[in-house]
This record gives sequence, structure tokens and C-alpha cells, in this order.
Amino acid sequence: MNDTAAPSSAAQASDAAPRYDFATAEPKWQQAWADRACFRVADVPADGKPKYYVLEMFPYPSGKIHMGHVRNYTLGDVVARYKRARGYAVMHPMGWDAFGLPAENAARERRVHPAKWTYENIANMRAELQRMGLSLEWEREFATCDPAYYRHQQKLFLDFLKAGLVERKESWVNWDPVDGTVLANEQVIDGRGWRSGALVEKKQLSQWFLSITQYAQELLDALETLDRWPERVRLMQANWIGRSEGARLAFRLADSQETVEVYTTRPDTLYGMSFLAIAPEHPLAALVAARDPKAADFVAECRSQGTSEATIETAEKRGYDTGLRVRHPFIDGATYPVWIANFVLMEYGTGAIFGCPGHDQRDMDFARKYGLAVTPVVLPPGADPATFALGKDAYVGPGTLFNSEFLNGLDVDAAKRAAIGRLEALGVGKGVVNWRLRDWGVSRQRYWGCPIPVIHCEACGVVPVPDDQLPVTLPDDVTFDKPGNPLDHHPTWKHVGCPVCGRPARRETDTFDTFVDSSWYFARYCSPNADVPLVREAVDAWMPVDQYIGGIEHAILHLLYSRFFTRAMKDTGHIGVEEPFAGLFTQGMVNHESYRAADGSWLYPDEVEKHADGTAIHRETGQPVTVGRVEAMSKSKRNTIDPGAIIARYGADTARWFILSDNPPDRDMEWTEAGVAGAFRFTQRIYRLADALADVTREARPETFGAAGKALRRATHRCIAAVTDALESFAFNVAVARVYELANAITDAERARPEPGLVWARHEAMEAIARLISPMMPHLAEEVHHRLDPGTGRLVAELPWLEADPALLAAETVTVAVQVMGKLRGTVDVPPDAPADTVIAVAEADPQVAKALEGKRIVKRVHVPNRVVNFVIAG
RNA sequence: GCCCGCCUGGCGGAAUGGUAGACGCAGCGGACUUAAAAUCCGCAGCCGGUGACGGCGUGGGGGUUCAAGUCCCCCGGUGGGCACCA
Repeated sequence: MNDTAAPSSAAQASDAAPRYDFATAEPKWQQAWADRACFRVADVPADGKPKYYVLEMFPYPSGKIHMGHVRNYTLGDVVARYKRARGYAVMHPMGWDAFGLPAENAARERRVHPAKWTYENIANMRAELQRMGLSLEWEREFATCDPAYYRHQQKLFLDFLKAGLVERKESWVNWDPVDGTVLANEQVIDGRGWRSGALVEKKQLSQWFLSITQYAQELLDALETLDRWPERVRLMQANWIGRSEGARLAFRLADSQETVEVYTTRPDTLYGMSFLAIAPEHPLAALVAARDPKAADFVAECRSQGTSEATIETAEKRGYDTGLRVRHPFIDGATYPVWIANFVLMEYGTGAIFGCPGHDQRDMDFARKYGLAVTPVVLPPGADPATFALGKDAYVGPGTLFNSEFLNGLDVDAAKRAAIGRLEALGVGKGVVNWRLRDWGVSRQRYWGCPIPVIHCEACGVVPVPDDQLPVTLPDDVTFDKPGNPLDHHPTWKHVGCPVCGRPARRETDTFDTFVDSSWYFARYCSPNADVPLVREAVDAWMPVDQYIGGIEHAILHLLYSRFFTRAMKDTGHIGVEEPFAGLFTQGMVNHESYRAADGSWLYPDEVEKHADGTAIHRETGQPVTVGRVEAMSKSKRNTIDPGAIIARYGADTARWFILSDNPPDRDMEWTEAGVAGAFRFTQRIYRLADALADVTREARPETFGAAGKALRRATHRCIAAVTDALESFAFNVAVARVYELANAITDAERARPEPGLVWARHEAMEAIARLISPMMPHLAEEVHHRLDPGTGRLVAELPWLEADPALLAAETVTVAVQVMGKLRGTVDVPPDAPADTVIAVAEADPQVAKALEGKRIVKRVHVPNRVVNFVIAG
């Protein structure tokens, strides 16, 4: 770290200047809040206050908090403290998203049990969060890995199962043959397992799915009601849900009664068909492969093809002609070849398409490669049907149908309707809505997760664990020395009697995707200790979350799953609400410069000494250091800043203030040493300003004020109004700027010639500062308030928000800009709301303006009250 | 490829269509100090001018308007989401 900062240890220098000793003050005020239970609320609020539920995305207990957490929880705390002061009953809970793979990795690498590792991390991170002075209600804390939490999750799952919201079905997964485990897409890097490095295979497994697709339309439609969500998040969700309208139709094979079903959004182009293509995983492909070794080879090759982005981007469209042919639904006697094609996805639509090269670019690429027919059927506006031809590019624009029998002359939309009508009349197809959204596979072959509460019995099939046998708890005695799922290896755990017939049966050894844990925790906070999953009265009283805050990286999955889960909980009678988050705010990342030594190795910020000219050297060796890009903090690039160290050195308030002041909270910010040091200086300045008044007897409020007193009072009340506005609109950086302005105004007042009432006005301004900074720097706020006004016994945390005096918001004079032809030529000071004639006369008389108007003919005088006068001149 | 943001001094940024650059950071000059740190005062968009002042200026080009950073159109740059989605 740089030397510019004042370390706390030097705080009590010999100098007489008063210094704010945050190291003593912060724990003191934290204790005071706890002692007075300032942040407690009832499960069902009964004190008549309106409710406000503030929630930040709960952390994964990785071991230490990082700057992203500091930003996230500071933003939430500003909202919570502000809303509390505005008279709301504020629920602001905290907990732990405690299941997950890192705990298992720790177990493998360090031979520590995942539970021990997790709970130690939680203890450590809880202490770190507490040092931040967050107004959290710790009484509601829970960890999702606690059976007291996940037993209720198991109950919810069983209720969903009963309600038909759960399915067990085969699905393709990424299989790591060395580790013997399923991998998430993110764990597949360049087609290889991230741990084993083995080539990943696609494999079919029977898995549990939550039927989120049942809610696709609802989840899409309700996005429009989420008017306090960022537009882009709603767009991302809409794209993810991916509604498309088209037709589903069956093609009959030429030499049998079998059919192949196809989904298309372009039924209008059916007369332009030249082939039919099926996915390599399509059942028909398997049939063909069974008797055709070459087809089998092709299918196998496709299967081993990587799923990484690079592979897909460069992958050539390739196919294999099966020799089968299908009949056209409209043209008697016409048949088309059936190909297996690597670009057809089994997961979307029906896993089969009809190829119309003229009006689909992929089909065109494929047709050109394999010499298949290209028949244009949509004529672009103005084109000549006699000469219109296609080269390498398909035509996908609007136009009129031709070469298409009964569709000829129709535009694309009309032709779609007509084609669907004919398909339906023939009984071979129908108009359908198709979704990109797929059901949510929740099975994970892992130990450190919530066990899926079912039992497999050979006689009875899949049997839900009876309610009175919940929870199904994880065994403690597991080993991680073998690859695969420790639950599966456990000698006894999975062997149980069937709850129905009593015969030996097998427990499900898969656990839930951790996204399940986080899809209902926000509701559980409303009644965290209940012996049912959710106390409906409490949930309905507190939900939805009024302000949810977290990273944009959760814009899709977590938020969509939570929206689905909430609906499912409603439909199973647990709660009465259907949208979990009424307001959403997505924060930006915290970035930092990165540094590289001469040998290319990354250096930590405190190993580097930066110079004013922008160069830097390695402290230890004196060698020059390359100052790299400002980028997301990451361990690998060593550009991380430990919040614990910052708080120890500067205090929590300084860290909070800097993180709020730097820029708007939805943008990425850069953490800089100079910025923190600046924030620290400001905390000291506030303290000094307060200290200057601490021993001054508070005057009685005078009847009238002098010029300096009036100016300060106006500044104070303008600041109250401006900070309030800024906090309401999440413009925390602007709120900070307004507080700086008031501090500057107090400094001006300190220097002004003494006048009656000025000290009173200074007290008023200083108290306003304490109250206005309280959501952002709560400890300093208490300290200042306490020094100004000892003896009232009230904490700032218990006091209502300040109201600006409207009389003081109105200025005594307003400065009106005077323009000539829209160009600024001067300003004039006039009384507020002065009549237009007066203002224009004063403006015209202004020497600068008069000069600009000299010899010109004024054709128009625009007057905007209290703002501007504009003279429009002829010529 | 499709969809969506963003672009303002050296930097972060501010600005209900109405005085662009608030506030902070960095910088420069000064006071205090034996010196430094801390603190305080002052300067500061760019160009020209000793100065009064003038010209230019919110990625580029056009438009609407008395008036555009702000609204509309086109272009460029940049960041992100989705992506063989039929």
C-alpha cells in the first residue's frame, strides 16, 4: 500500500488536532445497536408501520469476504438504514448459501470435512460482516447446509412432486469418465474435465427435473409487471425463456407409416423444402445407425465433438444421408432425403428440422455443401420472379410467396397462417408455441448438497420419503479418496427399507443443485425457526422483497429459478405471493489495477510502490513493475484487496464511504488507494468540524439570522432535500457529493465573522451531517451526534429522517441565464418568480447582453421562469 | 449472427430540454513547520489574449427546437447477454 494513507496506529500523534478513533468507536456503536435491538422486527409486523424487506444476495462461505461483498452489503445497508429512518419496519436478514463444490474440493485437498470447513468459514465471515457495522438482524441467520433448513426444502420438493411439478427423465449430461462424475457446463474446459483433464463424454442419465417450462408463459408475461427491475435483466430473462411461434408437423417416411416430427417457425416456406435433417441423438438416427455402420460412425463422431464455444463457432456443417426419404405434406408423390446433421439440436424443438435452403442460412450452407436443391419461395419486394435467384446467401427478409401453389401471392405472415391452416386440416400438424427454456435438471452426483428425498424400490418404483422420516440427512462419515459421489460409496447410507413394501430398497444418492437452496431462502427468512417450511402469515406479510441487491451474473438463473419456485410454493399452498422480488438492483464489480514483475509474475498491490508519474517498482527488489489493466479482482492476478485489512487500517465507515462515493453503484468501480485515503480524510474532517462545536454551548434558537447564518441554513436544508432525493434514486455517489458541499458550507461558516445565531446554524448543519451520513457511515454518524448532543440518550439509528424546511429551500434571489440565440451572454440575479417583463428588462440592460444585442432586431423573447431568458434576433 | 447497454476535463463522475464539468481524486501555487506528515487557503475544460474578453467544446455526421450532453436518424468505438434455437 502507498504511504499517502494515514495508518490508524499513528492516529494519536502528539499533535493537538482531534482525531476520530474509529477503532474504539466502531465496536462501541455496534454494541449499542445490538443492546438496543435496533434492527429487530417481528415475524408478522404489528406496530402499524409499513413493511420494507431489504435483501442482498446471501454469500457463499468461501472463507473471507471480498470487496464485492463489501459493496453489495454496503448498498443494502444504506437502503435498510434509510428506510428504517423513514418509518418503515425493515427486515434485513443475512445467511449462508452453504452447500457447494468448494467444500468438497477442500475436503479432497486438505482432508477436512466439508461441514467443518464450511462452518469455520461462516464463523470467520460473520465476524468480518459484523465489523462492517451492517444493520442486519442476525437473529434470522441460517445456513442452507443445516438440516434444520434443508429438511424443509425436502418437504417442498415432495409437495412439488405431488403437485406434478417434478419429473424424472433421461437427459444428456457431461460425463467425466475419469472422475466418474457429471460436470456442469462451466466445468468443461475445451471439451475436458476441469479436474481430471479427461475428454468429456455425453451420456444419458435418469435425473430429476423441476417443471419450470409449465410456467414459461407466466414467467414471461409477469416480467412486464416488474417495473422496478433493470430493463436489461428483464430482456435477458425474456431471451432466455425464448418464446417462438411456429408449427409442429409430422413427415411420413416414404416406405412406411412411421413419421418424423419437425418444429419450424417458417411453415410458409414448406414448398422450398429440399431435405429433412435430424439430430445425431434423435431416436431415428439410432435406428439407422443400428443397421448402417457408417451412420453409427458419424453419430459417434458428433457425440465426441466438444461443446465449447470455439468448437461450435468453427464447426463445419456436416451430415450423413440416411437413404431414407419423407413425403411432403402438401405435394403428392414428392419425397425428400433424410440426413443426420451435426447442427441439429436434440434439445430444441423436436430434434428434427425440414431444410429450406432458400430462406435459412444454415440450411443454405448445408445444401451448398452437399449439392441439395435450392428453391426460393419468398420473393423480396420489387424483385422479378422470372429472374430472382439465390447465391450463397439465404433470403430471410419479408416478401411475397411464389413457387408455392396455394400460398402464392400471400405475404410471409399470411402464408404462415394459411400453411398452418392446411396442416391442421390435413391432420398432420398444428400451430404451436415453442420455448427455448428447458426444464430445470436438479440432480447432482455430489455429497455436499441437500439429499433428494426419494427411495428407489424394485417393486414399488420411485417412492417419496414419508414426511415423518424427514429430514434425510447427510452421513458424516464419508471419504473423498475415490472419484465419484461419496454418498454412493458409503457402505450403509443408501440401503433402506422401502417405505411402502418394507423390502430392501436404495436411497437416491443424488443431491440438489445448489440453486435450489437459494430459490426460497428469501421466504424462509420470514419465519426462520418455524417447524414448517414457511409460515404463510409471515411470508405474506413480508414478501415480496422490496429491494433485492446483487451481481448481474445472477440476472438469469438464480432470479428465474426463484421466480419459478415462488410460483410453485404458491401453487402448493405454502404462500400467497408469486413474485419474490419487487425491486431489483444489480451492482457493478469492484476492479483494481494489476501488476506484473519483470519476470512476468503477478504482484499483490502492497508489494508495489507506485510513483506520481505512474511508474511503479517492486518494493522488495526495486525492479520496475508493469502496471496492467484495471480489471476484476481475482486471486490468479493477485489484484485483490482484503476488506479485513482495509477495515483494520481505515475503519468500516471509510471503506463504506469510498465504495459509495466513487461512482454510480450499478457500474463497475475501481478500488484505488488514493480514493480510500481521501474517504478517510473526510471522516477526520467531519470529526474535526463536530469537535469544533462539541464544547460550544448550544445557543437558543434566535428569531433572525445574519447573512452567514441564513446561507448556512439554506445550504443545510438544500442538502437534506438533495441527499434524500439521491438516496431514493440509488444515486449514492451524488448523496456523497451533496454531503461534501454541506461540509464546505460549514467550513465557510466557521470562517465567517461571528454573528448572532451563526453557532446555532452550525449546530443545525452539523447535526444534519450526522443524520444524513448515517445510512452510509453509521458509526461516525453516532459519534458526531453523540458529541454534539450528549445526554438525549437517543441513537441516530433510532431517530427519524430529517425533513427539509420548504421555506429555506426557496432562494432569496435566483440567477437567470441570459442567452442571445441560445448562446450564453450573461446572467442576472432577480427575485424568484419575478414577472417575465421585469426579468427581460433586467436582462436586456445587462452590459454584456446589451453589447451582444447592439444593432440587432429582437424578434422573440423567450422567458423560462427562474431559469433562462433567450433573445432571438433577426437575420 | 441476434438482442441490449455505454461513450462528458488528466481520472471517477454531476447536470427535471434551460449557466456543461457539481463533488471527489490526481495536479499546480501558497500558508503553517527547522523539515516532513497532517491541516488550511487559492488555481484549474481546451485554444488565443498580460488582461477585460473572445472562440471552441459532452465519440463523428445530420435533424427537431428560441434552446440539445439530454429528443430523433445515420455512422464509429467499446462493454455485456444469447447463440448452429430451425
